[in-house]
Amino acid sequence: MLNAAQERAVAYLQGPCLVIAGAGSGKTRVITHKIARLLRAGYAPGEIAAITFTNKAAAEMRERARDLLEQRQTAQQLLICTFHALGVRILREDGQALGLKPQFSILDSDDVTGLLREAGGTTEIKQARAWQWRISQWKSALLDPRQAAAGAADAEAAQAARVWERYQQALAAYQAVDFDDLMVLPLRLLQQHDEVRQRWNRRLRYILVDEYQDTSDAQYQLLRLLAGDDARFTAVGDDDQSIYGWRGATLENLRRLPEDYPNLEVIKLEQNYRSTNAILRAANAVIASNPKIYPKRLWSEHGDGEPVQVRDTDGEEDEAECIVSRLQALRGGRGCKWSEVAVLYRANHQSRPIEQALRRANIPYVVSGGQSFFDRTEIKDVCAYLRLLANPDDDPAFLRAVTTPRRGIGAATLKALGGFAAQWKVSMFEALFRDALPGVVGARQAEGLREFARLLHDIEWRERSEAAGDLLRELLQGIGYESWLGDNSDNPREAAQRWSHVNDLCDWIGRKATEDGVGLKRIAQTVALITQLGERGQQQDAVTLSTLHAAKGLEWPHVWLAGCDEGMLPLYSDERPLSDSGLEEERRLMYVGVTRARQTLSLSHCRRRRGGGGRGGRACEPSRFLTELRADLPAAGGRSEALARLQAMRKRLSAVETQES
DNA sequence: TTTGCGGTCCTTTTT
DNA sequence: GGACCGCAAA
Repeated sequence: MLNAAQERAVAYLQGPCLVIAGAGSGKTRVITHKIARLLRAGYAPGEIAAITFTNKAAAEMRERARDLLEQRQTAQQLLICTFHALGVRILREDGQALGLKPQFSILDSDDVTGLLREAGGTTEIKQARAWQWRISQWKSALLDPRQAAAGAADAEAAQAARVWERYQQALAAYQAVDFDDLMVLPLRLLQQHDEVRQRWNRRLRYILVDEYQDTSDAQYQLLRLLAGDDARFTAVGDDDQSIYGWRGATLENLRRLPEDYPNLEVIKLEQNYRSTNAILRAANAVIASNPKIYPKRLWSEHGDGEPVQVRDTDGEEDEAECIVSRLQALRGGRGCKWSEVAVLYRANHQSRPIEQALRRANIPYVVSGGQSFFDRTEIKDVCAYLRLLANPDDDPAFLRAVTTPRRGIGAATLKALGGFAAQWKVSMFEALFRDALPGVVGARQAEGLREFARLLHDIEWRERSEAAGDLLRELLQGIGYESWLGDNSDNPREAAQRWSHVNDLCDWIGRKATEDGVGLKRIAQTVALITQLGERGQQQDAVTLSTLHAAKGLEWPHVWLAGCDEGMLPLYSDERPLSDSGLEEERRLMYVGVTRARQTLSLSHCRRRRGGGGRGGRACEPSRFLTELRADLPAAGGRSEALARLQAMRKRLSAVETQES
């Protein structure tokens, strides 16, 4: 059943539509029901696109659509994907018009840092990251290197613009794109090539965008072009949940939508189906000080529920112990499942003390949003081979593959090979097949390179006829990867763990290739955008640890929001002071965290926290958000007793810890 | 010329 | 706890 506002949002098909969806107001429901309504109105499944920002959101949307639609096949034909995946699709099909081969590689953030170090001629990763950040901002704002250079405020910016120019040339040479290009290049393509744009307009007749408040300039422009002149789209968003300003998202896109589309229908969803009123009051108290674009008031039919709890703790370890005892109370006291609880925090590194405490207490947990599966070195190693196989122009992939495992090829040889390749105007991998190669590198090195080339060539030769999973295993066998892992891990357990990750990847690739009926090369092209493998390996019943960013869109019955300290949430430091707009975004982040909770919410503050130079850490004030929210809470009771219990427990635990280490 | 080892930094958020 | 750099040995 849909409520009145939801029904209006679903039924409105005549023109552009903006749905302001408060937290927990059922926006995914609106989107999936609208898809069903569009199908009933005569749209073909392939003509409907639903665009999200994360793979997780796309996966959930797909699942919900499948549940709702009777025809499984219909659900499969829907285009439900992330903005970036859509960009990849457009570029794979039509990128030739921009000089991009269909097998182009997608570089991840680390690859980009490495490339910028080269392009900028520095070994300093800090410098490279600074350039990376600037270039990404420029790209999101749709500038080109010339405009960036012209508008550079200082020498630093001017230098970044020059580096960008060289970096972009390198990308072109490697037939590679970065994440920002996945938005910028499709946009340029549609702007410059009318026939391509018209084709996509005919193909995608209705577009739904989730989390619209997170769109960047580039994404907004792309959306406008895809929606075409008759503007058949529904944007769903919430100005209070915009938390991606740092990667180019701008609330301006939400503000300007009624101006750009005067016939825009705006519908607000204000009934919350998720949380108790105690939690909603806390959420409202936090967000109240922010300016509003579309004012709304969340309400819920759920009762008041339990009061929100605030805990002051001595430090991160103490905080972690408090969390553990709370989790145990939830489990023991009310028979909660571990999976009904989440611990949220601002920055990834905050998970560490919490993980340690959970391990000691034997509480199962999963960390979401931290280091993703595909960030692991062993996975990146294997992916380098896959990328090289798919795209021989990908020099960064070649460099990683050819040096992992070590095969007697070092820096000097690679430098010579690079020069040789440049001279012939081919990629480094292709240079291996040139007859003149032995003249440029040492005899032993030449033999090593040749063998490497033969191996990959052989795999490629059989790529069409043999199953992807088997072929990949054979490749790993050929390079002796398992024993290399053994030699390069600190202990056998770690080696086994890493090898099992590699096996998971092989399984996944084998399965995916069979499902889609394609070979290894084709799979390799899709791997770059995937950040997590499917259900496999997932813990059955475990507490979730997550950053606030990664928690967006999710919900749990019980939520603990850790580290509510000035400087941590809102996050700032002497080097990175907080601007007005920065504070507003931090506030929205807090709001997102609070609104993840269904039944109970606990917030904690550390009086001391590591870092800041001095031994023993530095003192922390409670977050100003806590102060705002606390005004609304009854005074805490029974505190001293709980404290005594905790301290006794901590003593026991530290004794155990000493034994362990 | 290549490789492995140990000391030294640093830690925002994601596709 | 991790990534990176410089150094010393094969």
